[in-house]
Amino acid sequence: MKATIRSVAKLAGVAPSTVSHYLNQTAPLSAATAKNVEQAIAALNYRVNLGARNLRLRKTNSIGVVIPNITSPFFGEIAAVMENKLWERGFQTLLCISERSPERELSQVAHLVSRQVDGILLVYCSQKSRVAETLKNISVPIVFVDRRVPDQYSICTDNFLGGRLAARHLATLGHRVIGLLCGEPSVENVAERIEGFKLELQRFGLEVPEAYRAKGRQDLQLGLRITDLLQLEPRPTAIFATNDIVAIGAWRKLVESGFRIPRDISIMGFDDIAISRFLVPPLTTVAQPYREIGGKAVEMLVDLVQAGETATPAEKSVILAPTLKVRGSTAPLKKGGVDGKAIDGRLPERTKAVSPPKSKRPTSKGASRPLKS
Amino acid sequence: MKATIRSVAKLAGVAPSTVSHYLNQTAPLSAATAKNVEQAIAALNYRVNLGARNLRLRKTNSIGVVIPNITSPFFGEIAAVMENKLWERGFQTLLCISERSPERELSQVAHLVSRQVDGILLVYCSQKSRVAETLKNISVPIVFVDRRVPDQYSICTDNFLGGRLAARHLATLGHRVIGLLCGEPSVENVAERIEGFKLELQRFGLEVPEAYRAKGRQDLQLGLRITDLLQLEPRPTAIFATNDIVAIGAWRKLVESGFRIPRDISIMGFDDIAISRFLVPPLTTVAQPYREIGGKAVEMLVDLVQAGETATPAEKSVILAPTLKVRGSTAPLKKGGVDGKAIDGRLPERTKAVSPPKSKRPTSKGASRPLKS
DNA sequence: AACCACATTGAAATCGCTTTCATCGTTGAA
DNA sequence: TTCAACGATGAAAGCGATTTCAATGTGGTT
Repeated sequence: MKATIRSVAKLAGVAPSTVSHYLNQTAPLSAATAKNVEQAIAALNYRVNLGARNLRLRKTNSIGVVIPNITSPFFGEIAAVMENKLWERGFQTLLCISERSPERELSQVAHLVSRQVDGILLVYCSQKSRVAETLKNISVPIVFVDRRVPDQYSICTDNFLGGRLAARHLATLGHRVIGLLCGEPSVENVAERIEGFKLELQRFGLEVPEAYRAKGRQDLQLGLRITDLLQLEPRPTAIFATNDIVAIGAWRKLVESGFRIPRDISIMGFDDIAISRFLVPPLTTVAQPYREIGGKAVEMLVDLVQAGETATPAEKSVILAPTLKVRGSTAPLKKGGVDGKAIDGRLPERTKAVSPPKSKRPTSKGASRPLKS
Repeated sequence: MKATIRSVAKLAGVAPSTVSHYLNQTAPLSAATAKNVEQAIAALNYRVNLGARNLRLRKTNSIGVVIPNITSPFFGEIAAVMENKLWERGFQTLLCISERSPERELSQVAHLVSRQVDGILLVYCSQKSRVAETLKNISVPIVFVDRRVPDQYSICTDNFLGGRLAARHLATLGHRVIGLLCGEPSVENVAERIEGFKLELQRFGLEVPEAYRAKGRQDLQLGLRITDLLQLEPRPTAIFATNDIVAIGAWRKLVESGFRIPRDISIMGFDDIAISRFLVPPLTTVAQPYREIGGKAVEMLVDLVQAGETATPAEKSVILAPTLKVRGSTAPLKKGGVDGKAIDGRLPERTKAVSPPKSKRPTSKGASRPLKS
């Protein structure tokens, strides 16, 4: 039978309240009793029952974390940062993986509330509207992570800016025919990256025709779809993938097909996950401020929890700027291409696969010619 | 103010116990009262306070998971599998990341016990002895994951066998001069892989001299240390890294230095993490049965929790067999080398870096010549 | 009419802890 | 000597649930 505060008290010959006072230093004890209690605790190997304490205190010192998954490097990193920060601040992390299932996510949030968590860190996968609606009558403070939610506590990278940085980089290098590997646009973050990318491209008088975009769930598999883009005429000289994982998937096909990066084709990603630096050449990418995202989210939430009703911070929705990491996988376009006609149209020498551009040329004259300046 | 069972009872005009009966279907209610209660619950948006229930029931339906980190693909995968399985089984996961700190690990376990978790899944980073000792007087069921602990509930890959598989593969391909990139041997899993590797190699009359081993913490950085091995004479024709991450780190240096894999050098890893399949060529590796490890661990623990004192399963320590995944990064030795002399000693053509073998030849004559058959 | 069985409902104890506030010496000052 | 002040301790209430068991009402039997 587990030791309780009562059993300790009995052994020490004092009242339970005295033991409690000893534990919490909430009243001065004579040296003698203190010693007695101490010994009794040691003898029984007593540990306070936090469940009971929490019930009494109406505070659990625990925070629920709901996240689509933790195996993807990006989310994994975020989750790790948050757990660490929470532990430092004295909070226990209740981890919930939604596996991108809105139903599951919702029931997890409900469950966490039932468990009386002091707050919730949520990387939602549902539609924004739905989340907002169901969370309306929840009394627990919530901070949205990696999601932009106006008027709510939220913290997120400026994906739009990230998209622009990518576009500017590629355009500045002289690329005119650019392919896109993008996640589902229903994911807001992806949509914003694309949006930013397109917008900045326009400034250079460029665009990415529909045919030059491969869409799908953001994972390694999606990267493989790059083969579709490679068959296009003119062939893209640069690829922007909406995250690094996708870029790495594409990388594989590229190298297998005999392309040399960046000589034959430039490629860049988004996120800056750990392995990206370790590719050869290392992957150019738009880096998200992982630590800041996770760290700030926790701080925000903890402040919220500790503030109680009082003192609401000024800015609720924080947006962090990403940074461009120029590395080896992108290079200036060889012998400046003009007029939307790709030079160097031939496949690179050691090419194996990638069926050679069949006679079916795209009808659109100059599919990606510069827009009206 | 949050709704309690009492407030619901009052609104419904019944006693709290009746509401409880309604919630838990522990007594039959007349249709009328049931409806009343139901409406009151809906009206107040009442959700049971699991903290209070748990206190009363002396069961929290929560499991503590302590793991060195979740950002490494291997642990991340395991953690994800466990969380999923636990959620399915109705348990909340309390995640604790020890960050490879034994102190932290211990205090986390203690904390979890204080929180009255029903059980603990532990991937310990302390020394085995120390863990065993401090956990001796803990009353909560524990299952050790990815660690072999005789006489305790534990589940682990057969690392020794894994090492042997790797050695046999490389030896069979004809490699005679083999380099090792190994994690710290103080980590038992690593030690066992090495042990198995050495043993199997001996069967082929081979050995790996001390100079051909680079040691360090198992991460991307360690892989870079392969440069040390490349300067050896004779140069190794194959590399075994004790996990995939390390192999990938080495991969980078290798390719940067102009080596072609597997033409110029073979390399293999351990774990079979997701990206390994996506390298070009894909990485040969010894695959750990992730899902089985995580899944079985959860099942074992849940059984333990639910069995209570009764019925202890026969086998406490489960060992799972890894499988060899032969992929593209290993190949037969070109023109069989004999006598411990590496043929093809020259650097591959397009070599850039890797300072050429300076005149200082290793004194040991035939450092890795075949052992007595 | 008296009695009993059965179906509902609720009073009260309890889980393990915190916290208020009263109590009970002691002690120093008047 | 008396009293106020103080330091140390403990009795009891309460956090929000569950669960036992008694109480109540109903209807069917004899």
